[in-house]
Amino acid sequence: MASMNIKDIAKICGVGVSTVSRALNNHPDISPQTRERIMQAMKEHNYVPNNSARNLKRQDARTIAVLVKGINNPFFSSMIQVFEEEIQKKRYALVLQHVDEWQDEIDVAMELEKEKRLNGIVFLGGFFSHSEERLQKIPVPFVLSTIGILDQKHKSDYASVCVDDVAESYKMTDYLIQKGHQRIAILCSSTDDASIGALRLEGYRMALKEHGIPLREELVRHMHRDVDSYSMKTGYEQTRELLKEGVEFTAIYAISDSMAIGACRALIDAGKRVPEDISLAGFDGTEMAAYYHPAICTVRQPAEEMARATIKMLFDMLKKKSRVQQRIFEGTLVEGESVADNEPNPVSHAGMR
Amino acid sequence: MASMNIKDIAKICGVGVSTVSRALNNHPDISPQTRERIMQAMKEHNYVPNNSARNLKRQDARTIAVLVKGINNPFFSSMIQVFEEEIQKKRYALVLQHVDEWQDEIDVAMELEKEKRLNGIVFLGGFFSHSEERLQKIPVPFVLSTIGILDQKHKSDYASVCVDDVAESYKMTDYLIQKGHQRIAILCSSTDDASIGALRLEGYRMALKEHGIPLREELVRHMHRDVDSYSMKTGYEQTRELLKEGVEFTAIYAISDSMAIGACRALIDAGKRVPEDISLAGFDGTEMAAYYHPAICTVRQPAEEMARATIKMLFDMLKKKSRVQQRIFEGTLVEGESVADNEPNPVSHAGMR
DNA sequence: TTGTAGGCGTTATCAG
DNA sequence: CTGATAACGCCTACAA
Repeated sequence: MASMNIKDIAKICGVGVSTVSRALNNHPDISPQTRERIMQAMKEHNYVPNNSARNLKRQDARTIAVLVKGINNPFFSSMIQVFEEEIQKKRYALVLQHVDEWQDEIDVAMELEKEKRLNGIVFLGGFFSHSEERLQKIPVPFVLSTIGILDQKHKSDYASVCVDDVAESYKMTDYLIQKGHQRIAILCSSTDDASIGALRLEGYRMALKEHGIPLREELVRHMHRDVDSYSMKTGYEQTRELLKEGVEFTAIYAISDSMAIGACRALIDAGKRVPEDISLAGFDGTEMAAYYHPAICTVRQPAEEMARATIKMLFDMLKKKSRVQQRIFEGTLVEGESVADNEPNPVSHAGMR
Repeated sequence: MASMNIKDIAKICGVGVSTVSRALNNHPDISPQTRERIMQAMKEHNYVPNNSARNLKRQDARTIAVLVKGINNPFFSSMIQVFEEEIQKKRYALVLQHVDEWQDEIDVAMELEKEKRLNGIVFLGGFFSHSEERLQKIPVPFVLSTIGILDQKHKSDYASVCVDDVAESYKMTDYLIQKGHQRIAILCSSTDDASIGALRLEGYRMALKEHGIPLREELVRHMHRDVDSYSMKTGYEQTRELLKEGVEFTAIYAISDSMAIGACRALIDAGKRVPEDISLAGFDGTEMAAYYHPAICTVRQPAEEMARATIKMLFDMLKKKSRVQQRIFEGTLVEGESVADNEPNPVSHAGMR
């Protein structure tokens, strides 16, 4: 007896298959006794319904999918936690799908939608552009969460939740400049990144410009394309190169906390102290940044709130309560312990107040 | 035109459905021209085959599932990476399924097996006991990877890959004792844990006993049951309590690197220096431990090798080349920077060399 | 090389 | 309240 199916259970209980189906799905029109009897039989013969068959037939699976690009990104963990809670609260099922760096998330979404009869989709992270008309093809509501959108003119076509990466990155760079730093190295993503990486770099550029500090190309470190992006290792290697090339700088700004930690280790290994010799800043506001020693100065994205807003927005769309909209959250600069004042010249009044 | 199906494509191309199916699955007996024509039509009408229907019909999906308990555990990340590579190398598909802390992984496995017609399963982490006869019910080969098995007598019933958690934990505790520490606090899992947590605690106990050091209950800190297990936060709070209660100790041994980092932060916040005032050790050998400052002393599990062995074992079982077997890997003690010699008495010659 | 028909396990729509 | 029966989309004999 390899594997029970609904017919077997029906036979065992001496009822029709539809009655079993009703018991399975808590349909109202079934007598409590038969219901109980059937459930009992299922337990005994440890029957497990076949989801493929269910999905094939069902109209509405009450399921929403979350597609995560970058499984290791610790920033997403806290958001996923909230997704689970919120979706469960609505009595929907959640299917969490990891998307590899090289995979096309839209392809994955299309396939999954067919397979699982999804009601909605959350895209978390990723989205390296060229997706315009393909996004239109997605037949269910979706929200882009924590995804940088470079293309400003089509931005309002999609529902999205994020921080203003340019503005937040500006904020951080500005802070470092206020602290007296002029030569700030930035560790960023690969040159072909058209997502948050590019936006954060842009914020850096703007802040420098605003303060009349010339942009030095040798201080802008792009990650190699093949490397595990936004990782500690990446930050480590970028910083090693920086040091090896003898580039002068008083601060490093990494566009993720993980990279910042990698950078910190590279500095320590090279005999530098943080922040006494070199100041260091990250981005995201992950738990790790706070636990690190020294605690990493970072821009905290309100991950939980953003996750909650993402789900709310998605369900508003499901219920037709709203069209696509954008929600932009404000980040918080967390000073940490990794940034010190720098005195560019004796006239500076840094640290006076 | 909501959604194309195989019939639509067949009609469009003026062929039968089976021809389309053959094109889809690279069957040999189909003329290259028709094949090309059909593929073309699929692209144009962006047809995506329905996986539910496929799985329902198919016998063998060439798919293996990896069920991961504890999404945030950074130790698993590197293993998962290897799983992906190795499984792809065998030209199988991988479905990665996250299992919540409170979920029963066997239930999930049973359901998934029916849904996806799995060829094999990897259980990664978890397994809090009472699963004897339920494991037998799983109708496909499976391997328990990095799962502590308390029940020694039935251990050889299952295929498994892991380190000897008791021995490795002994090794670490012994190392700390060699370094002159006598009062070693251990941060471990909840009291009802019957998996790796219990095994690592046992190793600690044995080492103390061996050295004639009495076990002090106040130095054994169990995590609260509801808390996010093995996390930095847990380690932080356990250490805070330890400090608040004024328990005396010269070293802390946390049974995971994350907890060790949490502990470190708690010590620093309390004005202690690591390792000058308090020594600190973790377990797992994650990337984070190496990048932390000070680098955490830990037992490195050979994650990549273990992952590779897991897949090899599973495929050997698939191919009927072997029955269930156990493979035990050796951990490596990584000294890091977080442990210092302790001088229990003036006669000690610690630091002499 | 290609088309037709039956069935995978469920759910939904009808009659009773 | 319950039971037959027709789909759901695809694969696969088998027939042509």
